[in-house]
Amino acid sequence: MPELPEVETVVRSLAPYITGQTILAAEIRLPRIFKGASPIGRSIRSVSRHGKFILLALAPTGFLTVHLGMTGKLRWNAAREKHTHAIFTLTNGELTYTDARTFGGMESSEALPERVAKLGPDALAIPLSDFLERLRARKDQIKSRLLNQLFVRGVGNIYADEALFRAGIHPKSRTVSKKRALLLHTAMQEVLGEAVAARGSSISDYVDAENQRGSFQNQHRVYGRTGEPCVDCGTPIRRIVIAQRSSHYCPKCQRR
DNA sequence: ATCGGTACCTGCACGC
DNA sequence: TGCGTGCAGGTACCGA
Repeated sequence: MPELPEVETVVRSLAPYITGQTILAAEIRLPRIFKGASPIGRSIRSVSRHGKFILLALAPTGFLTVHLGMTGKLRWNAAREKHTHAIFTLTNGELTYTDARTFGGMESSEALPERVAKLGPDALAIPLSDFLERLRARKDQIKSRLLNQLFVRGVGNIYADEALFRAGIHPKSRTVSKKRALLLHTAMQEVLGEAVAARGSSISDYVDAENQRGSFQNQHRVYGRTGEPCVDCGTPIRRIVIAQRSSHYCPKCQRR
């Protein structure tokens, strides 16, 4: 479910509710989604996003690192549901974690986990020069590269397809001209920025901390539009599989 | 050391 | 009505 724009929206909608509050109790109903020591007694110093990870910085020390996987929801004062796996009682309300597929989870630790700390630069912040350099350093299919969080962090399946369409790049391309690389950097940051402004894409599960859906799914140009006409040329959008994920593209606008 | 493939899990839409 | 199949915003881990 959640890529950079969705995670950013959760962080922004959650922060005002929980910043400064103390964790008074923690009920972990499904133990395998929680790793590390109990955060009870710590207070929440800040809420931020690191790629697709949500970081709750704790006081006096430590982090609660949350990943939403495909269907995770981190909500404020939400009703308990079938797949609500963790409930944190804070000073002034409840923080709940609900996740049907349990691909997500959370980890409490003193330092930021290494697997999170080592991710590439944030997709919204990476400067052009860094992007071009990192693009040149790899030679897998460009779609796979965008999905690789060690390359840049934050891009997932929807926004990879949307950025490649806007840049006119075939998802299987392994090398990209300088001109296309520049376009891709711009396209990636523009589409992510527009999606943040629209509070993310809600296809089935995604909601923010206040249980509100996003609206960017109404602005997708290729993702989920297999067989529908390209918005630029009318050619039917094609679906292929890359890295075991669906890829949607226009065969006329995105040549190899 | 990069890669490409597989595993992890539940729910839903679809065809028969 | 039920059953089998394929698909879904993601990451971790394996062997080549």
